[in-house]
Amino acid sequence: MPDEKEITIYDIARYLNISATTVSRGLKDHPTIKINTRKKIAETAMQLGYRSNTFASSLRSKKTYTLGVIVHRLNSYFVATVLAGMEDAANQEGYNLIISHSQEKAEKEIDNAHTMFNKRVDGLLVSLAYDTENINHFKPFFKKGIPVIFFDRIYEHSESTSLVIDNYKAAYEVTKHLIDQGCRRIMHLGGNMLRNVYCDRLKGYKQALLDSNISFDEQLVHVSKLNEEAGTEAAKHILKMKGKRPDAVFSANDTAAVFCMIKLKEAGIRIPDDIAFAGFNNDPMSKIIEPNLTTVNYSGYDMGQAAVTSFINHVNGIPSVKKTNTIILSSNLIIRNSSLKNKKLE
Amino acid sequence: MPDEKEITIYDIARYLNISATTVSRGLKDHPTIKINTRKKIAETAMQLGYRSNTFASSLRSKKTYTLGVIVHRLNSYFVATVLAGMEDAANQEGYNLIISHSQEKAEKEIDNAHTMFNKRVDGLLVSLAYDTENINHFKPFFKKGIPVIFFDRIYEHSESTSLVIDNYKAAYEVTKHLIDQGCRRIMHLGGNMLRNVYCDRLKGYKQALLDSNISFDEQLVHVSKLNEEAGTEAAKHILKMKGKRPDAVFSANDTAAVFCMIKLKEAGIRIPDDIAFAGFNNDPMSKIIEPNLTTVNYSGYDMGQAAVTSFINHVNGIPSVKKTNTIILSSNLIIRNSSLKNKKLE
DNA sequence: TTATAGTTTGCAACCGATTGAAATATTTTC
DNA sequence: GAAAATATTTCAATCGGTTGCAAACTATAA
Repeated sequence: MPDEKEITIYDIARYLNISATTVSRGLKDHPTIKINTRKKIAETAMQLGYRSNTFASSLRSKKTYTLGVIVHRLNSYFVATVLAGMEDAANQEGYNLIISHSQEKAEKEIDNAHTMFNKRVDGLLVSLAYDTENINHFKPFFKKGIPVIFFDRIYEHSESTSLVIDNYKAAYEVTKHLIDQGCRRIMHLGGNMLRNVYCDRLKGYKQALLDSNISFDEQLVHVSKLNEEAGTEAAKHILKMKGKRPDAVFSANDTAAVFCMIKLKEAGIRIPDDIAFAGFNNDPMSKIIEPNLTTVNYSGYDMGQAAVTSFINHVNGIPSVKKTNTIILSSNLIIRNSSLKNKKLE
Repeated sequence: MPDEKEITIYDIARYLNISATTVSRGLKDHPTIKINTRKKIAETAMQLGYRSNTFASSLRSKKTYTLGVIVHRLNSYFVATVLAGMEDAANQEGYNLIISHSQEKAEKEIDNAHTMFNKRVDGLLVSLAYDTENINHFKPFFKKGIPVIFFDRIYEHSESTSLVIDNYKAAYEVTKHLIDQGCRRIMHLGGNMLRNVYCDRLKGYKQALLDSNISFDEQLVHVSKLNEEAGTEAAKHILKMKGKRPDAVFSANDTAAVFCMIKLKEAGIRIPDDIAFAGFNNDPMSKIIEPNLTTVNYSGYDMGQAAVTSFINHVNGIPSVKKTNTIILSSNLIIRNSSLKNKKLE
């Protein structure tokens, strides 16, 4: 096991015949150190192959330069994109990420939160699990003044910043679009109403119906986990309701929409002629399913970047940010053939 | 900013009127500490709300309980699955992951490796970027005896363990299957031949042709980045080669296969009748495209878990493992309608 | 030339856990 | 009951930066 010994600031100090204090300050460009001295220190550090010991540093300074991230899933395109955005932004600021996933389970999320707390992350970025009911597990963070930032699946809370899109408005537009296509019996596949994303999407859906004088039918709302099975289940359900089938389905995510479409197509239902479809998220699969799925697009990458930036601003104590509690990112409706009853796209 | 002071082992020691040394040892169940004492220490720690300071611990013990992970992309289903497997395995062993992505660029990979080195990870898990040419950037790890484990996109190296599937065999089987379906002009969409996965898949393809007395045609091999654009490009290329078009396409990943199919379908080409298709990876999109894509399935989750396990074994110095340099995981061919020229699946 | 202010640098304590060696306590043995 | 063996606990140094305050040095002013 080849092992050269590590170079420390003391080695640099000895080499230059100065004190370790000066080296320490010099290495971080402390203004009281003469520029010339700093230069010499930097050169020597480079030459000797010095690398800073984060642990010694964190121990004393109580900053870890680490951000904890808790996501509801890892194997989701959207989440992966968010993480990519976070990674880039964090790296740029000299922060590292510790990523964990709750697998959509509140229980695991609580575990993860504890771990993050013990790892003494400088901040926490969270997208809530499917069935998280409260945020008691984040209280230790609030108590210690560690910023907790929610993204996408948020929890309104006075002590933390949130990043979302306007789910209400987006869902309203989707529904309005379906109505404009002539649909009147629009089914909605929703998720747990504890989650803002699903709750707001349902609200937007309802309001759009209301505004078009279409009465809301409880029977047309299906709440599920919005995964592959749920999509297939929904299709089976639709196939059973002979006679008064919906003429459109608005799913709160693309996965459920796509698998519902697949099952319905197998049964000979024509999309969009018999039933129009719209999803949410602009997952890559929405461009593969036939007909291509109308959906709501929003950038995970931007959201990830914004979450980290928001944290940084918080740490730097930018005043305007302290007041900003919720940041709303933009989204846009992408209309594809799954919902175009009349003229189709080429 | 509410701030209770942290509890340290000294607080516990004072509380119980024993030495900090005993507390330190007691907390990690050191056998020389009386069981009864250990119990008291644990209780007090709990009661006072003690949490261990990783930094002090790492500083002294020189172990960080952190694994660095460098992946080529984050927004890929396969990679996400690998990360999920790693996360679970690592957590179970008390390790944390620091994840970074090279975005398929060697340059970024080098950066990431430096960062990981400076973060003093206990081990490094790597899937190489598309265009990485050498592994000089991992030399500092080898020098220090820090285990570097390659997975999927590996680099044969005496000092590191690798985890792969038998790409050669899998590709051989795919090609054999296409040949069995009556295909004779099989096009291959491949990636950078520096990467074992693409190189081995090409080899398997070639050997299968050879074994069936089909002469290898250089013209039928297309090397690209295997992304969406590459798939579309490949389709355009095929459409241009009138007269002697291939009767099958074997793509080294599903993404290129799927987008190639989409473009060809637009042009009226029937799949599999005119051109049969097979991909690689069993990405979710392979089950959505019509006809469903024949592909090679292998578990990213298992690979992630195995990578971490392999690291742990290495650290624990299990002898059998030290000799094992390459671990081969299983894969299986999934036949779907994109390649079935005769009878179709229901 | 001396006082005064401004620059630079160094001293020494400190962050909190770990560790080998030594000290003390408890048991066992004869 | 004393010596020997074993079990437990403690001492004190250490890991490598960071930081408040004092010291030393320079430059400017009087």
